[in-house]
Amino acid sequence: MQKLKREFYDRETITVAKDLLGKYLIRSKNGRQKIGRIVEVEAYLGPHDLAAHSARGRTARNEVMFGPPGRAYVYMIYGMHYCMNVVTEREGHASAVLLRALEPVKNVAANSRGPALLCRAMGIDKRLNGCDLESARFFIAADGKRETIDIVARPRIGVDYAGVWARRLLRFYIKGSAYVSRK
DNA sequence: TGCACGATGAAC
DNA sequence: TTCATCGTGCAC
Repeated sequence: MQKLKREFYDRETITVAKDLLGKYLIRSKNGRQKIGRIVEVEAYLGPHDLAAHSARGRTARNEVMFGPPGRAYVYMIYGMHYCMNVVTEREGHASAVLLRALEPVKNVAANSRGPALLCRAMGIDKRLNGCDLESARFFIAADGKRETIDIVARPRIGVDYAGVWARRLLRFYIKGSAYVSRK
């Protein structure tokens, strides 16, 4: 396993989103290492993307999105769930990739299909907001295999309010995976 | 200080 | 299709 470095995240958001498929989200908690394979993501391109949180300007909540790449942007949604993003591109660009589903690999609850279930399964909450993903206990890694992954592109989920941006094909998942949240 | 609403999930 | 549940953002 090779931990992804800052340069991985400091690239065009759609590229990073697709490249995150097949990578491993790793989180150490209570002395146990949890590992899940990323099988579904969504790209949020920046303030011009009306579905992105950064489209409404910089606020206390989305502050991390405006920071440097390679950090976790974790926020609470609907008063009871957490969602996790990875910040991409140069500082100030305010883009990110939402992690939507994992294939359980080690010490991960069976159901991690969906952004909130993913966070629950990995023990991710607001305390990890802003956490550098090059840290020892929370990071993303590649397994070094050079397999080709077939990628399916679909509209993002739950952003119907975003007009034409709701129809853009910015949700990506591994073709044939049984662990995606929706086909 | 009040209030409408959400990048969801589960139940019905 | 409905609802639980509360932090955020913005209107008064």
